[in-house]
Amino acid sequence: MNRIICVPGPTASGKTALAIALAEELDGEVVSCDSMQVYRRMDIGTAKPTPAEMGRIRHHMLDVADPEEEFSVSRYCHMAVPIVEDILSRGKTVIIAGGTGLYMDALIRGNDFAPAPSRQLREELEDQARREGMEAMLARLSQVDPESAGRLHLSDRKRILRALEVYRQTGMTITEHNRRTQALPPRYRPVWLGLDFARREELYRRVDSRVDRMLERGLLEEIRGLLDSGVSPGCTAMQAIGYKEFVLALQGRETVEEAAERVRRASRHYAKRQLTWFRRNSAIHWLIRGQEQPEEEIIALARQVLREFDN
RNA sequence: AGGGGUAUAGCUCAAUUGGUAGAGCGGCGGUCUCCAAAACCGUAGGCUCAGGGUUCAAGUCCUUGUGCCCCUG
Repeated sequence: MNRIICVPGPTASGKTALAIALAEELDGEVVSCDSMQVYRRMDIGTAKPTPAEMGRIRHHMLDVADPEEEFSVSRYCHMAVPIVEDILSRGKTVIIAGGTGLYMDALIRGNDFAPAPSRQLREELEDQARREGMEAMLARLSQVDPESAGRLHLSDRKRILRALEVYRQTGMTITEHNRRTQALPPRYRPVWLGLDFARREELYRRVDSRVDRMLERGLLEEIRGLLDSGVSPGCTAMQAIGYKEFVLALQGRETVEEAAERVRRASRHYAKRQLTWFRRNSAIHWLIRGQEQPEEEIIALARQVLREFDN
């Protein structure tokens, strides 16, 4: 019997409810896999499980960083792996649920990360890029790592600089680094239960209406509280969808309704990107939701897939 | 009611002196190995409001109708 279940899916697809239901049935604990739910005091906008839900089932990897802290997939894995191991050692089921595909894949595959980026080196590269332009940076990369240089688009500044950074820091090209990581045996072999919708409009409808629900629950007050306590609007956590837009509204630079519309749109785009990420994972068993389909039916579907898997 | 303006992609708008239409946004698809709720890439959409006319040629000019906007009363 498999003791690890991954529940990937786009935002607002019902991952939290499914994860909790499975945890209750299988004597499990939930490990959140979400790059924004790790931040404390960002509850409403990141759609964390409610206190009631957390009271029923033990949750991990929520509220493990302050909004001003740097967080990363590497930190996520360093923290989450011991938690997963601990749950397994207690004979329980691990339910890894969330929408951050990069984090989920890294946790399952067991990525070996290059050293954390050093501040000085990154600033040096940024500076150089500003002075010499990206063509020069890409040319520099193609001298040491023609493969990744050929793959990257000139406008993909972030990845070009990261590739140079990894080379300068480790003496190994990012291509070689990735090759070695991919050669590692996977860390876990979970059952993958993905959530998606038969019709895209249904997903978008749920995304849109959830934004309104967040406002009703006090998202603006939550954001004001963060700002009042000194959290900088520029930090990574505050770039989360639903935060960066409403910060502008609170500053009076646009209306709440304008901001809400941008949040809805950004969330729809995000949901699409999440699906694109997960769709290439052929191990996922997709649970396809119909229109207004009750949670119980999805849970029943999940139960069925798990039963087939155990046989 | 009179005068003026406008009508082009799902939306907001472009298109030199008439030479059979472009962009942004949205839609759809994809990439992704340490800011990933990020960053980046690729595509499909148009009887140019309707009818008539001028012209080799009309989104562009003339005319009628219709919708919308503004001004006057």
